[in-house]
Amino acid sequence: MDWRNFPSLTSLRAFAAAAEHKSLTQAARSLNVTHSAIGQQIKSLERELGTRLIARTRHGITLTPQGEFLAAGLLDSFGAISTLTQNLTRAEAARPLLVSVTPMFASAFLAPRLSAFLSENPDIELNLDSTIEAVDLRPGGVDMAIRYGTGKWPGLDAVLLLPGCLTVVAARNLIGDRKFHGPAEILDYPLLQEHASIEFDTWLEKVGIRSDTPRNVIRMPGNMLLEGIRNGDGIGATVPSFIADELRSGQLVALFDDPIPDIGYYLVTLPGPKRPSLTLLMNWLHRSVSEHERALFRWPPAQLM
Amino acid sequence: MDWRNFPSLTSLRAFAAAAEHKSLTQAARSLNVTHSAIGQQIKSLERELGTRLIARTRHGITLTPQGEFLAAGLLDSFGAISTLTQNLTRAEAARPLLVSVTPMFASAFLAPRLSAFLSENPDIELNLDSTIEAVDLRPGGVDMAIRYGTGKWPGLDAVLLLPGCLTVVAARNLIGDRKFHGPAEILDYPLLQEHASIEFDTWLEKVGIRSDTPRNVIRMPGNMLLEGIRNGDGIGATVPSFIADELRSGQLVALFDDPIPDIGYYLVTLPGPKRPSLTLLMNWLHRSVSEHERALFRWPPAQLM
DNA sequence: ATCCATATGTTAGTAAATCTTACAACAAAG
DNA sequence: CTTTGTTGTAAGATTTACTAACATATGGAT
Repeated sequence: MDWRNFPSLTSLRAFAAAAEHKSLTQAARSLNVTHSAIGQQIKSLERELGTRLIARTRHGITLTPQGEFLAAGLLDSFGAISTLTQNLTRAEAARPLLVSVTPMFASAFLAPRLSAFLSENPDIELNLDSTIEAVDLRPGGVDMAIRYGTGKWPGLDAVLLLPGCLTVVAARNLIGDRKFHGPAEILDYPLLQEHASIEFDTWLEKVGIRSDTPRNVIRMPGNMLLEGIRNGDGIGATVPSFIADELRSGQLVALFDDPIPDIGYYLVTLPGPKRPSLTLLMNWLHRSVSEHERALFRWPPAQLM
Repeated sequence: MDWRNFPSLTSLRAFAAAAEHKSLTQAARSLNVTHSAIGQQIKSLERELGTRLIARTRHGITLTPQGEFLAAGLLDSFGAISTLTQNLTRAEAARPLLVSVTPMFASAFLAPRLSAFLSENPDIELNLDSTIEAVDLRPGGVDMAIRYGTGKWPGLDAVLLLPGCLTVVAARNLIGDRKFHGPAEILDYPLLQEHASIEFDTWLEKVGIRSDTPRNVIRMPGNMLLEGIRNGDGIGATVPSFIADELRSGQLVALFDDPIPDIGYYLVTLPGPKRPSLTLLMNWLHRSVSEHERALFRWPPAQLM
């Protein structure tokens, strides 16, 4: 397309509006400007095209044949653009929110609270995806993701939602009264680990346990991991927030943790504008987390052993 | 149409160009701006519509589904506008020049010279209208008119083309050696007057001859008037420029004239832009007149009797 | 007739949108 | 591993678009 020889689009729009209303004043009103602006734009368009488009009578205006020709086409085209953009924004508003959440966060935090959000906002369609880390945070894909990490993902906006370092936990009925004197001792028990997750392995290596040390690892989906830990199926790692009640009651015991600066669950989005429904969801999430944290504060969390 | 909720047209154009080229840089080139301008416009459009339209990769860009949707429609509509304006300007260039000329000017001045203009500009179609003063100088109608007067026509642009006051002339072979001592004496001869013209009458009344004074008026089309005067069919009134040769040779005699400030033949146009072919014609007319006047200057015109 | 409400026209000055400049970061190609 | 080509960003300049205020003309109402 030859974009260089385009007449000023503002002038074209002003003329189209004037032609539609057969009046500069009304066109000005419909464009939220003064009649003077319209008059000047049309004059400049006439200069640009080299032909008169309107005959200025003292009461409204009439179009010249050239003006009629131009106006008919312009109203068509501008109309098409108008419905086009309206359709786009309407479709965007109606499109379900695509949210990717780690399985553990989904089951431990979201599942018990989500129905509240959905009943508060019955017109929002939510499409939850809780496969592990297979997120597609490219424009036009997922609207938002909740990920565990330190918040440093290049090209993405991340705000800390729920801070907390990975903590090694065991059920009291699994370990009895045993006192642990070093990380190596946990290998005496089965290790519960999420499918495709390596964070536990990384930690074991970090605290000096060689990767070829024999261990009994039981892998399961993240949404079942907490249940497994509670049941005493083995020793697992999770974020204290998710098991605050059990730690307080003594049903679960925190053995070790792995403090990393800024670690926690982050709310990750693409930079750029957000749909209103997304903003609602994000605000609701933040509110939910702070309520949750206020609740924890009333009963300070259990100490590490 | 709802003009208020229109996204910025500049942004839409920038995005359409970017979508067309799949590159900000090339879009910028094709719009004669910098890549920065395109990037900012698209960002502002994304903000306005509340959705991402492009994914910025390091080598060109890709469109999101929303972007594809918008781009397809926009390219259509902008394309329609582009061909629309091109068709308009092309049709304007091709449309014949509509020129309205007084019959006398047409026959006395234009007819002998017009072929030169037409052969110099073979691509210009000229549509001469020489009915008397029934001109339609409204936009979209006649491009230009040549009128006799003082140049004061409200709402029209008038530039003096050929100055000259109305002069009463007779053929030598009509009046013989008779000397005239007052305007009343011309009533002894037939008066040649253009159809629908009242200027002669106005002058007679002005010089004190009552309108009920008996007279012998012969009316004829303006293009035949000069010929009638030359033939000695009667006394007529015309502009000296048209009969300079005959006055010099003595074939015609100037009896009286009617000096009025600014009187003459004017080139009258609508205010506003002019088509190139019209500008050509106007310039040619001015040149032709000055050549004609230079010729007169070499042989100073005859004195009034 | 005269006044009023309503049009458009014009100009100068202001506000806002738009663009450029100058930089940075990064990827693919040579 | 530099070079070239791409996008991103911020600040400032420039251009564009608009407003304000007044002028002029028309048609209808008083």
